[in-house]
Amino acid sequence: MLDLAILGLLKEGPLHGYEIRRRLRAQLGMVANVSFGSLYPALARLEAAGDVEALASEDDELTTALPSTGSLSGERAAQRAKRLVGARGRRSRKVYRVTDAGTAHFATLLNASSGTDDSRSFGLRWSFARHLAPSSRLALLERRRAQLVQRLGETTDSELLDPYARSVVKHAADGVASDIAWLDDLIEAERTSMSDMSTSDRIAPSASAARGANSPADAGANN
Amino acid sequence: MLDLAILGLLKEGPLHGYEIRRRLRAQLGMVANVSFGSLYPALARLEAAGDVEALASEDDELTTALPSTGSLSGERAAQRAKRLVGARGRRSRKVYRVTDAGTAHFATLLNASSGTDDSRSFGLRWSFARHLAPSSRLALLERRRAQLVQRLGETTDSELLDPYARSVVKHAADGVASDIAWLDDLIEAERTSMSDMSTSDRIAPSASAARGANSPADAGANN
DNA sequence: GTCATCATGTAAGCCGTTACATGATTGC
DNA sequence: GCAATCATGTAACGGCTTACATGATGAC
Repeated sequence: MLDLAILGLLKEGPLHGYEIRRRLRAQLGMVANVSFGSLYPALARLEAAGDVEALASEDDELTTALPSTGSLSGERAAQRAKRLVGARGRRSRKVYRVTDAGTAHFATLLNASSGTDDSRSFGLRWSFARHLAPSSRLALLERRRAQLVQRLGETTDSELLDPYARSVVKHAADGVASDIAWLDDLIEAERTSMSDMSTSDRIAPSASAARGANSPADAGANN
Repeated sequence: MLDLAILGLLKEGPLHGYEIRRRLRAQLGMVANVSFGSLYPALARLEAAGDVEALASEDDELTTALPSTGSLSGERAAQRAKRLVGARGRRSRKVYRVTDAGTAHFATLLNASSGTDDSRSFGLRWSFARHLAPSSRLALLERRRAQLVQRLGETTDSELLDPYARSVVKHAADGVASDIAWLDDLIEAERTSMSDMSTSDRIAPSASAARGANSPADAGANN
């Protein structure tokens, strides 16, 4: 879970721990939240396992990595700009980069058919779905959909419950239904995009060339 | 969390561990799920703390407690009926009952203004809301609402994210917005019910006399 | 010189899980 | 007798949190 998030973020460029957490909260705050007390040990573990490696203060990497950090107040933006010009220092600041082994590990984590596919886990996976092959994306969506349908089915439409409990169960069920509808949309979009790819050969680059680096579907296709 | 669920269920009548789990999964499966490995230690802990006590095989309690267990296939229903007639045995089957101390503990847990008010925790609390005083119910709803609003506010409308990540964030935000709308409905309903109580004195018993036992608002009013 | 922010880490603990061990009862 | 279900428990571990310790740097 955490490893997936870290490796996924690092695939977009080298970062240090503090910045990783900042981005996780700012960008994926809905789906991934993490404290320093778990982040730093995780980074150390990943480094020991050879999935990431620390750069030797090549700090240009970092400055290029955060050109538009988005919503800062004018005061804080000026502060940050000044720091970027002056650069250096700021304690040790270990900047990490993903290794080849880390890339492989990321792929494994990402399309693992594995156990605990709760909503957090799925959300995180899907937010890195661009690294999956189209067929794997579809498989992920349909696996998740099947789970939610099962969850809905297991709900005994509880008459004998008091109004408060019933309202909770009802709302939760509605949420699951809404999730299923969302997944249906995503599934249809994926199907469409796949058939587009096969019919109109190598025209329409808008979907595949979304970003500069990171060629799509680099995580290999299982299923 | 677990204690709250256990005590809440036991307030409706004595139960043994296996049955507690069965009910949690069947009735509150959306909001509370628990394994034996955590349930039994929790019961032992609660017993040691004096919050619950074990009945001395007064098994009539249990038979009266499950008259309509709901969706069983005909075969299984017959099986169950036969067992209820034959009764007894079935290994030790420790049946627990809530003590006065347990009731107090339950109240504390229920309207604790305490920290981790995630969606699971709130859902569980609200499903026992009938045990809260109206003012506490309202406070709980509004506390939760404020949290969700804050969560929504912290979401940086992430343009620079790729479409997959963006769709996750978007859907999560929609879910939060939906939760807020739900809370608004509940808040309005509570307000209405409170003003009804104050204006039309002691007429309209439909809301207050929902169930036989368990007088409402037995958990005391903080705030 | 002191405070806020950036930055990294460690230690203790909470809350839950899976996996395992045991045993009674009933159906076939 | 054998398997399934009911029933209770223990042990080991996982993943994350809070709280704490440390230290550099820039703003005022």
